[in-house]
Amino acid sequence: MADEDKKPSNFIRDIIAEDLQSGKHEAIQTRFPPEPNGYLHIGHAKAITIDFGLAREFNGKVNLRFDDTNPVKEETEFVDAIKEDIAWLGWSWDKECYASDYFEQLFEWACSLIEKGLAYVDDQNGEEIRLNRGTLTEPGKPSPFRDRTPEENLDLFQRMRAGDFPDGSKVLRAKIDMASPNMNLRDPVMYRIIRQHHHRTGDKWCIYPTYDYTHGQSDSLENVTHSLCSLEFEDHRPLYNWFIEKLEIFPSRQIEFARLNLTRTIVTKRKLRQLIEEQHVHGWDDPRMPTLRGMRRRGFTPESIKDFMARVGVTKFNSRTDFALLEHCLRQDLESRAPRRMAVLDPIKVTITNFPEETEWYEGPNHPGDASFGTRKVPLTREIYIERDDFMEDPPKKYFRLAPGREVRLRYACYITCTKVIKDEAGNVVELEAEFDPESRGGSTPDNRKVKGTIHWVSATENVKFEGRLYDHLFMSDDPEDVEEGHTFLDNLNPESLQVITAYGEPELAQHGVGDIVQFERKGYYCLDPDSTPDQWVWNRTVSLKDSWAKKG
RNA sequence: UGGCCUAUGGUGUAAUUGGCAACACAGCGGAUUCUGGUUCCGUUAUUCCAGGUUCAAGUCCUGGUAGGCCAGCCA
Repeated sequence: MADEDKKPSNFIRDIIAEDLQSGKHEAIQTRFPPEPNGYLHIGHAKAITIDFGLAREFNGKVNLRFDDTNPVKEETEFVDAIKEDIAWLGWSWDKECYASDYFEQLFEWACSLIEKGLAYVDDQNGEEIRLNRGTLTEPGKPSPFRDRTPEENLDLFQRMRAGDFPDGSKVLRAKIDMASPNMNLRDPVMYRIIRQHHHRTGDKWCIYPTYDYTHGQSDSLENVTHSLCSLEFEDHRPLYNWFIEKLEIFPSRQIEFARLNLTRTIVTKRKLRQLIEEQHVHGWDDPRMPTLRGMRRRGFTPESIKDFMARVGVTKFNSRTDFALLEHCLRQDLESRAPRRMAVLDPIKVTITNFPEETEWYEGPNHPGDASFGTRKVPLTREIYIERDDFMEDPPKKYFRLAPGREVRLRYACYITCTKVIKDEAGNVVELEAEFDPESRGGSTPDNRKVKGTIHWVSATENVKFEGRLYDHLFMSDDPEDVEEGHTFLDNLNPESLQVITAYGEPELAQHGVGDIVQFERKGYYCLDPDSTPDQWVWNRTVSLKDSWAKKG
């Protein structure tokens, strides 16, 4: 492809290209290693794009590996949800793997480490281990059990597996360096005793390996050449390499990159859960959530997310990307693929006093720039709805919508001129009257006179009434988690992140199915929500159109 | 007063590896338009600081400064 070489470089791509060119690897293998304890979010999408994207770009392979080493947090439900979300993004994996498939191998390797005097069983409890680990500035103290013989350790470790000891009473630790400035090297725990049903291994095990003792070896077993992860694992890399070296197994290479941060967005699992539990949102797939399920329901497309990730790039710098970039990618994608429809979200009735009693049908293109979308017919009747803010009784200079005595075009239909403003007792404009020019049917007149404004409209009698859910950012500040003393991220919640309205759309709207995305002309992109029922349509606002008029006002 | 990592317009990134700092988003201005959308054109603004090496430094060296991560039997 032509734009293949336009792809901006990043340091990981460079490393891979170099490794391939130098012959270090004939082909590359990556992996995406989620822990099945929650739903995927936009942050995961970055990792997915990198892991799958790079593998595909270099004709390599990518495994989906579930990092299921902690049975207390993991569930099959999440395994399925994760697979579904990755597939939705449009990626397919070469092998589906589970760290738990390697438990036996990992156990054997642990025994070999014990035999080499590189691991020992520690009887200290969690509290003691923590206390003796030292601090960032002080070295740790060796465990009193650190110098047990390999024979004793092996026996103890086997009995740990056999279930001879209660939960938490013993751990297996790597024997490295209690004085290391890198805390991860101060004899990290390799195994802990946990009597808990595992989603795949059932009750076969009562000891479970830790992430550090599992991840690198899993990579190695799968011949992962480039193990890409986020920055917080930088400090773990020496340990990752240590296990691989001591075990003398295939040397996978861990490379870290910065995770994605977005303005007005949080992805912290605990806080997302809190939002649900305290009912600030309606669930993991609430369209305001940064979860892939939420974004899908909102109307985000996989293409827009991938495009976004390509533009965000890959670095080791902790940055925060403007949400507007994601919205730009979304709009750009939707612009070319969403059929156009008309819907009035905040209606005011207009009676076209000289309009005939019979309905007139006008034809409009489904896409202004792509004839392959075809056309559809829209009914115009004597009474219509227009957008409340498309009328102003006393308009400013540059306002070119409807006003008393002012003429506008009803999109796809004809010209109308406002002839009367009807108000209630409080002086609010409640209804309008207008006259249409019969000559203007079709959208233009023989005299070719210009009308400044074109507005959208919906018949007041022949329409589809629906519920509109107008979504906005869940948070008002760029970094919702950056709060002053005494405040929490909840204080940054946008009270208007969801506005529910009753709206009216053209009849064609009834032809759409759940998940369809259309553009309500002059308003925004909308996605048909799964909550829709035969007698209550629900359209979610995916993202509004850019509005350079509103900005000026 | 520990270790590791990072620093380029407002934001996110690039820079043929020492050779005219560029792209996108956002902003601003204009043209086109039956969407105040799209499209097109234009425009504002950048190498954390101080030294050093060099004909030449965003890039190399030294020293600062600022930010991120690490003291789970989480991943």
